[in-house]
Amino acid sequence: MGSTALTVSDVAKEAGVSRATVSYVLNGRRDVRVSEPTRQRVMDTARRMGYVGSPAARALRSGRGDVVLLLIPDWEVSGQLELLLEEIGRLVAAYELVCLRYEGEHWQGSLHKLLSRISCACVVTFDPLSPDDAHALESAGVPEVSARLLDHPGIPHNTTIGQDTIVAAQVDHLLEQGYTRLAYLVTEEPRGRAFTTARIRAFHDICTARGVKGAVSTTISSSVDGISKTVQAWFTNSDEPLGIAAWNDLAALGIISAAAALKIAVPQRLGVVGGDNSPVAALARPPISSVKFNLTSEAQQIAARIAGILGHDPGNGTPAHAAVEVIFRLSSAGPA
Amino acid sequence: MGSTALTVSDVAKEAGVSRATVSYVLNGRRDVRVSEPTRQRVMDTARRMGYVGSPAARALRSGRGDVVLLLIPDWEVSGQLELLLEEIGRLVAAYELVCLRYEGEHWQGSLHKLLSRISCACVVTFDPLSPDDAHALESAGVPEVSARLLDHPGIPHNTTIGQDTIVAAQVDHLLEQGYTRLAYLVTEEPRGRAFTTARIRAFHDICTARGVKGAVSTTISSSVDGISKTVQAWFTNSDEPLGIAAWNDLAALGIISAAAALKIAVPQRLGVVGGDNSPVAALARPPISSVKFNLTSEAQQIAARIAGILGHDPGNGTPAHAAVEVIFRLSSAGPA
DNA sequence: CTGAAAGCGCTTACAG
DNA sequence: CTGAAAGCGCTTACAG
Repeated sequence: MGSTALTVSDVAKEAGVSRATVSYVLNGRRDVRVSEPTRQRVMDTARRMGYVGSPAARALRSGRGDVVLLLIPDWEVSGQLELLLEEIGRLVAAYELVCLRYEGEHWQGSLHKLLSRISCACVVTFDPLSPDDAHALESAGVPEVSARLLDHPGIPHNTTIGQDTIVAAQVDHLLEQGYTRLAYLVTEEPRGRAFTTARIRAFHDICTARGVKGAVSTTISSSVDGISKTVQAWFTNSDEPLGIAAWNDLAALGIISAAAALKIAVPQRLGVVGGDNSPVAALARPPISSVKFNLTSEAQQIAARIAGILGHDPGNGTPAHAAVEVIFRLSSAGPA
Repeated sequence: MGSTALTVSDVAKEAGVSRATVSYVLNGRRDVRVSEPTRQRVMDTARRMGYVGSPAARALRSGRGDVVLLLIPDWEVSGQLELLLEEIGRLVAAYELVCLRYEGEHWQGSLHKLLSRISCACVVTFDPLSPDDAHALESAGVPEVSARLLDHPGIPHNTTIGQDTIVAAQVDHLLEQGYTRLAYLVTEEPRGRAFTTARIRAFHDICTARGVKGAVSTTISSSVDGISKTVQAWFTNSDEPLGIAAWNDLAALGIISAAAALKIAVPQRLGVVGGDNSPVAALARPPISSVKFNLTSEAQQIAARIAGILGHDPGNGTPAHAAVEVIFRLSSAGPA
């Protein structure tokens, strides 16, 4: 109260040096020679006085903010995606950058407004931008790092983990476990439609590639009733054991519940593998096999691209790790 | 490429007005008289040229940023909390503010660094700040809006939904359904320890207040095995129907799985009510009763406090709605 | 309404 | 190393 925020001038005066020196020291500019005692004195004085630099002035002068803005699409940010985002934040912190998220609601189509309110170093997108938004970004002179997890018409994904990789892991797992009849089940998810259609397409492509006959897929509302009807339908024409790849672990849970209601034995007559290795998987009965991603390497690559675009040294290349792994649990133990 | 970002001067020149006028129009200052035709011309020109104001310059000049920074503690942001945060963002947008989140990793203890990188209008906290962080905030002259969902030693929660409210809803529901023997089960959650201990305390307080004898509680690791052992123990001394309030729906799912393994009938011998009305609840078998919060009213109150602290009109008072509601499903249908 | 001007707090080239 | 200075782009009093 009463005291306005301190400026470099205040610190300079207190430490008995020039404003320039304060700026050099606080920005850790090793290309400017400042004696060690002076350096220490400035640092100590700034800390003692509780000096907090003005980000606005800094950004205005340097022509660029220090915020990496993550533009989260209208997805559900759960488990794995959350970890990815956190890891990116951790990594870019090394460059004195701060990772902030804009989430929810439709920033889409009004990126212009957003950019006029927050000065950022760059923006990270997970979907292609609308023409308006792309234009706003260019007008504002803010660079974009795109981390597309999905394939879009004419624009392939540019991350290591594609939807096809995930589905392939599910399909191969079910085949290895001995299920020869396969299905893919998607529960409607307004926020994730883009993912689900990509996965259904991938499922059929992969089944074709593996020579699996009669692979089926359905998209239904997320309720046990709906899932029951679908599962029942899949067992009317054939009694051969069925392996179902579910779009996420929640859908897999629904399948297990439906199977119990229909008295279809899991995993003997029905095998299930989930999609996102969520905590649900381990707590269901039977526990649900699921797919786990290696997000660390994904995050490293995105962070490296952020660093690169901002003129930093992106660091040495990362060993690209196996990206996708099936966590085996009872639900897909194979036909009797 | 090549073209630097436009400034107010460019727009003023193109529209044939002064820089001041551009600023007045673009900021919608109704206290300055600008003729409607001029207003329109400026707006159109700015839009056509793709002008994006510099947030840094704006913040520097006005002494305050337009970002409401949500400092998310190291919690799991799932379902309900996510909705709360989104709603806050939606509401403050009316004041030309942008809601951004800083999540994950430990900003805690280094708020100083964060504040020197992003200029914000205010900060929203969900936990009491450490002395260092509180000091940094004060030094930077950034106001704080605290939305404490939890009680802390000497610092009560200041949101409408307390942990005791949630637990009371669970307990009362189980009693109404006819369960006279009650238990509370928490699965270990490193990120949510603060919540879980608050709820256990609340559970015992409420049971005492309701005259429930022999209420028990346990905290165990999140696995079906662990939960099984606990549930089994609860049935060794008594065969009276037991109502269990679970700390979240995931724990409730584990309880149901454990009950099935132990051949304890749900809801006849064991009733379960979850804690966060997550999608899991409806997909389990039996479906799980759970607790739903009214986040809209919560968000409205937080947004009003943000508006107030920033000198805006907080809008007219909101009807404080019933905050907590039990969604009834089969898992707590009552003893046979 | 206009136009010229001040000033927010910083970084950075520049002459000593 | 210092000290004086410029200038980032904006908002806002101020005199016309």
